This record gives sequence, structure tokens and C-alpha cells, in this order.
Amino acid sequence: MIDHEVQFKKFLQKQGLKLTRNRARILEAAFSVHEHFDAEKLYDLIKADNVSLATVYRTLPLLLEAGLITRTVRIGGRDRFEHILGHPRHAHWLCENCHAVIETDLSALLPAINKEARALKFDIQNISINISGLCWKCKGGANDSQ
Amino acid sequence: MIDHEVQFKKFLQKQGLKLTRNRARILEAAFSVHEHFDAEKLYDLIKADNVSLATVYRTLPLLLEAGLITRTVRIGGRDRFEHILGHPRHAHWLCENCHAVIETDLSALLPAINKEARALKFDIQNISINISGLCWKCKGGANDSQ
DNA sequence: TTTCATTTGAGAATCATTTGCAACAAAGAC
DNA sequence: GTCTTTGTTGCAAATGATTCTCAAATGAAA
Ligand SMILES: [Mn+2]
Ligand SMILES: [Mn+2]
Ligand SMILES: [Zn+2]
Ligand SMILES: [Zn+2]
Repeated sequence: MIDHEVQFKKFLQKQGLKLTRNRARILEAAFSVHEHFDAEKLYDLIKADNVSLATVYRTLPLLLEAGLITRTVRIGGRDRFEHILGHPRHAHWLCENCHAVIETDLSALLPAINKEARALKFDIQNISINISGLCWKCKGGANDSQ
Repeated sequence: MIDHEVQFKKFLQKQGLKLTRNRARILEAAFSVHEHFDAEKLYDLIKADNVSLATVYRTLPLLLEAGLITRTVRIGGRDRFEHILGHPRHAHWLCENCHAVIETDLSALLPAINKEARALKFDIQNISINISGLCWKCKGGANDSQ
């Protein structure tokens, strides 16, 4: 059993829940994708195994609570996620025009954030830094690509 | 005409749009609320003036583009906003348990962010820093308030 | 006041996400 | 193994925020 499966199982057991075949399949799919994904994307990857879209939707909150995935930039009215293990935290720069997503390292900001958390006695589960605007390509004219 | 009305009118004219009574009313409502608000909240404030919810929804993107409001933490499936003028940028700390929202100054982070923007040649329109987790009240037990 | 483009209210349409429910599967006790 | 209990799932229907359609209203300019 791989790293993140162990972590998921541990989390589920703590809640009196079970690591079923479907949930393992969804977890595996989430870690097979190395970009941002939405519910539908995972569903496409595993629907051949008779996993329903409803189950994907029911499992995503579990993966979030377990700290295995994180919510990222919302595009086109759909919630998007990315897996965490082996993925250092990063900021997202979203171009409003072409919807390009650029990722940058977060290490320069973390010390200040953690300091603030200590002051607030806040228990951080997820840090989301999203900066929207225009990428260098779209900066000039008012294109309409994508 | 107040500061933000001037700015809105200028923005609208640049797009060949008009500063109508309804749009002015919505803008005014947005600046009368000193917390986060959603479309429905603004609607409640002005429906007595026969402004429709559809018009509120149509105006919010204009206020965003005009740089008068910004999108904040999404709660309960609803987009939420806050006005900008006279509101220094700040980070949002959202408690997953009681949905409390704490705001903290952003000035410690801005230099690093602006530096990165310069490197990326990215034109920043909006910075959104949302940290979720448990506030000090909810940290201990697994309450279920709110 | 005539003209023409923009705006608006009302209600229908969208569409991601959630839910109810009856059939199923996991896991522990025997 | 078999029984029992409790959590899980597929399916289809429900939900609900946001968007859209369209005909009537309004604004600005001439
Ligand atoms: Mn990412
Ligand atoms: Mn705020
Ligand atoms: Zn772009
Ligand atoms: Zn709390």
C-alpha cells in the first residue's frame, strides 16, 4: 500500500469509515494526474470501473479533510483540486483572459504566514494564494483566446 | 458624486456603458456594507427600489473589472465580495468549523508578491490569500456551531 | 421629439453539486 | 464459512446559484 493510501486509510478509520475499492480507485486517480483536476476529470479516468460521479463527489471532501488534496483555482464554475503529497505548496497566478495558470514557489511567504498563525492560535489546514490578472501574453491587447 | 462613483462612471464610459440609476444604487449598496457580501445581500438592500436580482448579478462583474470590489472567500456555494476603496488589502483566515472569517494585514507579504509579479511580467488585478483551518475557539473539540 | 443603442425585469434555462433511497459490500463475531 | 450490523454506492431526482432570453423601458445625442 502506497504512502497516501496508508494516510487515507488511517484517516477513514478514525472516522469509522472504510477504505473501499471505489475510494481507493478515486485516490489513485487523484494522484495519477499531475495537473489540476475537477470531479468530472477523475470520473473520466475511472468510470470504466463502474464508479459513479456521485461517489467521486462524495469522496472529494474526504480527501480534502484527510489533507491529501487541496482546492485550487475555480474555473468555469467548477471546483478544481490538486494532490498534495510530493507537491510543495505554491501560489497560483490565473490569467483572466486566457485562463493560463502559473505556479510559483511559496517559501518566501511561509515564515510570515506561520508567524501570523501562531499569533492567531489558528490551526492551518490549507493555504490558498491566488493572484488573478493578465499574463504577459495577454497584457498588451484585449485578446479573447481560450 | 462620491469618489467611487466617479471611478465607476469613468470605467463605464470607457466601455460605452452608462451609469444608470440602478447601477449607482448597487454601487452605493456595495459601499454601505462593511463586511463581505453576496449578490443576495445587495439585493436585499435595494429590492425596495425595484432593482432585480438579475441586474445585481449583471453589475457585479462590472464592479470587479472597475477595480471597485474584489472577490473573497466563497461560502455555502455563493460568491462573496467586499469593496476596495479605503480597505487595505488583507488576508482571510476561514474557520472550517464555525465559518468565522479573520482578516489580517497583507503588508508583510506584498513586497515578495510584487517582486514575483515583476519577474513573471504579470499584471496583477486581484490578490486573494485565503487560509483555512480551525480558529482558536474550534481548535480543541470537534464542535458543530454555526 | 426622434433615433438608436443600452438596460432592465421576469421568468425560464443551465449545470455543478447534493440527496434520497433501495440494493450492496465490508468487517467483526460466532 | 455464515450472520449481523453498519457504512457504501448507483441511479435518478432535487437543489440552488448564476446566466440567459426577450420584449418593454430608458438614456443620450441630435
Ligand atoms: Mn497548483
Ligand atoms: Mn475581507
Ligand atoms: Zn493570458
Ligand atoms: Zn471556528
